[in-house]
Amino acid sequence: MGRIEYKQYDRFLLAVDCIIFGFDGSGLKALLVKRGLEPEAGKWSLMGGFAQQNESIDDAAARILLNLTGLDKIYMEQLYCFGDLDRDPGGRVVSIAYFALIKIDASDNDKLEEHQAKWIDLKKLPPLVFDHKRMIKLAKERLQQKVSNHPVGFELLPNKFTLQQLQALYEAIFERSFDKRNFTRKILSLGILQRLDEKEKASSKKGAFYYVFDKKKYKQLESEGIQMI
Amino acid sequence: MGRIEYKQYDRFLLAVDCIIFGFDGSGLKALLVKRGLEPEAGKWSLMGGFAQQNESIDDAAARILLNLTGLDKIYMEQLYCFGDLDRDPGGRVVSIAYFALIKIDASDNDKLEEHQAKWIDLKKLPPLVFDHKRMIKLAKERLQQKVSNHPVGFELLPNKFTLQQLQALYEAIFERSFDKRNFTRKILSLGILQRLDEKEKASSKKGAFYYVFDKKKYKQLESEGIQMI
DNA sequence: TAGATTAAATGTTGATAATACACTTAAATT
DNA sequence: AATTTAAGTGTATTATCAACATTTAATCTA
Repeated sequence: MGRIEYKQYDRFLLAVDCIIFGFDGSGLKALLVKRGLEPEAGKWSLMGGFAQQNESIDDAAARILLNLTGLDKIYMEQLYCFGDLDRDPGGRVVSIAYFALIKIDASDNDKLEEHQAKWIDLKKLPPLVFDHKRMIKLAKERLQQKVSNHPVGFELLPNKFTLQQLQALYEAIFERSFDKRNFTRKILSLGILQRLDEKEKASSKKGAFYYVFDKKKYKQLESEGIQMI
Repeated sequence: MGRIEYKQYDRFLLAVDCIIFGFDGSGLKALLVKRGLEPEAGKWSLMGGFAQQNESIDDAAARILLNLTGLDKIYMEQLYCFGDLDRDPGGRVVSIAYFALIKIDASDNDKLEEHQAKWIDLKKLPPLVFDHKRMIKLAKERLQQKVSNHPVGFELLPNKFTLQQLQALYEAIFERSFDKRNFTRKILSLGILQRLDEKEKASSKKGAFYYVFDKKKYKQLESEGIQMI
């Protein structure tokens, strides 16, 4: 056997682009960078890079995310492969997009500055290079679908969070409001949240209980499928 | 500008593999071929091929499907990009999988024979090359998701079909049975089926009415989203 | 320390959708 | 005319979703 076949076929540059989502309590944000490479250097862009022969595509995505944020073991999912002929004016590049969910204040600020990266509200996106706006749009739709059936929203929140923070997150993701009573009832009925004896006191006198996500309980439900919203 | 950048990065072979679904009235089938290329030549495989520089990835998928079946303008959707290091023992090949839905008796039989292609029931899959079984598994899950929210199941049926054929299709896709009364009521309530004045008489004395899918009515509903099942 | 303030926490009702379940009907065959 | 075959159809129950406002805990202040 061995790697001797396929000599005569065309070869492609493979880019990996990352849609990195974060949540700051109000709006849903994407982490964007100033592109460092010609063409279009200096313009707003998703964080990306070229895949290498010695790594899987998943590993390339993880490498690129680590490179920007200093984070590993992050929730990441392949989104789509963009393969139009003219999507990159710099050459024929097929791009595989991934989306990641991170806690917005967890990343390494020095690294962010290195890449001139900024968290930008999805509702206020600047012009972006290539087809990156389309990628973000698709990623947001996929995120909506995902959080409907899987409790991945927790990846965007601090380890302990209040029900109002959770609701604000869902409202940001779906760009609609939810009834507080119905939302609370539904989320708690899943049995995957654990209430702590500790309260968040900054934003009210009464204080709101913190909750944590109970991974054990979720694992039990995961196989059956779960209806979050 | 121009295509002068990116010289120093690694380049990849890009394969496109097609999961082609069909339905023969009982089981859900996939169209498999005997692989023509080393390594693993002669083994069962999805239909695939290498992408070319002068075509988009979508076009490559359409070309490969046309090449096998003689069909174009087929329902096709990108499934996933498989990029593990060792997925193909013949070399580093990244594969972009597409799934297609076709009417099982519409394809060109000469072409099928050329590729030694066969429709094989998903429940009786033979060993397949590389990661093709995983691809089919993922495609089936995606198909289930898809037909839940979009009336693409019609792509797998003849232009006119009975309610029982439609139900049998859904039962094959979901590997479960549905209550005939509930199923009929739900499907008809969507208002996207038109009953013809013609009956299918082969399988019963009373005969079952033929229906056609009403694309106009569906277009109206499409934006709102539609709950098929 | 009593009253005011702030946001958190909580229940009920009506509407809609999902499920479970079995008999009647149309048309051909004998 | 009686039989056969699968098609076609209705209802009652349960579960889920959606709409809606008051009470409570804790702090602040006069």
